[in-house]
Amino acid sequence: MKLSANEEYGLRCLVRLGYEGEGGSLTIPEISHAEGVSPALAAKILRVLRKAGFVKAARGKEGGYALARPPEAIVIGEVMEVLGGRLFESSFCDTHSGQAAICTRSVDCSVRSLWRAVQVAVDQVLSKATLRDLLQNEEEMNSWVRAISDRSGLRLLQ
Amino acid sequence: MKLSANEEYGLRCLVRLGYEGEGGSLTIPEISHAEGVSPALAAKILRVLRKAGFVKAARGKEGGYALARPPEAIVIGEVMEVLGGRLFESSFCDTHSGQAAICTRSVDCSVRSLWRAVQVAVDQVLSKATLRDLLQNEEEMNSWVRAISDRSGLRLLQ
DNA sequence: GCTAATCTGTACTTCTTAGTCAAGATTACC
DNA sequence: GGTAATCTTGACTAAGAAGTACAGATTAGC
Ligand code: FES
Ligand code: FES
Repeated sequence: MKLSANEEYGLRCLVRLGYEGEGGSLTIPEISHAEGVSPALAAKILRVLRKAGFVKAARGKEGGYALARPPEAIVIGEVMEVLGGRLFESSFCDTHSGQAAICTRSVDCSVRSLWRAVQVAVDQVLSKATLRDLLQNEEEMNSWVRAISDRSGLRLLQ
Repeated sequence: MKLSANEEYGLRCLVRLGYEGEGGSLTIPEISHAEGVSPALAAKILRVLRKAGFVKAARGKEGGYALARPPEAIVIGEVMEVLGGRLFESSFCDTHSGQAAICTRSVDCSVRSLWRAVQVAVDQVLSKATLRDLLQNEEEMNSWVRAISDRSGLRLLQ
């Protein structure tokens, strides 16, 4: 249960593109330099984001990457799912059952119930955040988190 | 951001030991068979749980594993941290900064603020759950989740 | 002491994720 | 058309996680 490199770098590349504003674009070398990631890796990750429809690419000279939609239409939860999958995939209990065909408690499993609860807790945050929210500075982002906390009853700032 | 095999199997082994009740114990082959995991892998994972102080082992004939403390004193959040680390480790922003020594926005990073919020959301669930809760059946566990939901304002059952 | 059942530790193989590389395709500009 | 800047693709290598194997140490019972 760790954040993956794909998730971290992918989201940062997306935020970087968001900074460019409507109509703005950046090349791979520019993104690479801005985020301190190698050009090859940036290219690999941007490709994933492109195939998922979050960014669009222009080839050739004067080419580059740009957001495919306005920042407020890019939900972070969806981005994270593309970059690193879900915490508790629906297939999880099938693939992690060891040698048995399925978890030996699968008809009545309290562990599964817990995983679901954790997944929902994560979704509560990520499905409410859009790229627009991440384009603010850290202090404003903290305010956003505080607002979500109040609305949902969660205390997300410890 | 996926559950790891260590987390899944480790927690299941712990639950299985919990079923044995006070003073009960199980051998590696017994746990292995009950959970459908190979004996070698069960041994490897139980070793981690032992070093972290959640279970204790007795060697020799008549040996086996048992819980080191009562189930209500075993917090799932602590178990998960041992088995799979934290979602957003404190060192994360240092180790995932690419070639730069640090995230280029590290003095003011909205992404970091989001990761923290997700981490707290997860902790809200996992720090409230103990092994005792997981020894119930799935329906009772769902009630537990519902109770946590009401108390915290979260809606964890969708 | 001997044996059989058990945990312990380390090394090994296999699979997935992270990251790199190079050749190819596309486009703006001259 | 030529050139240089750009994205595209697949293959490659490196590192980490998942899973296996086996020799060693410990203990109960005889
Ligand atoms: S059914 Fe998935 S852990 Fe039991
Ligand atoms: S400081 Fe960690 S993502 Fe920016």
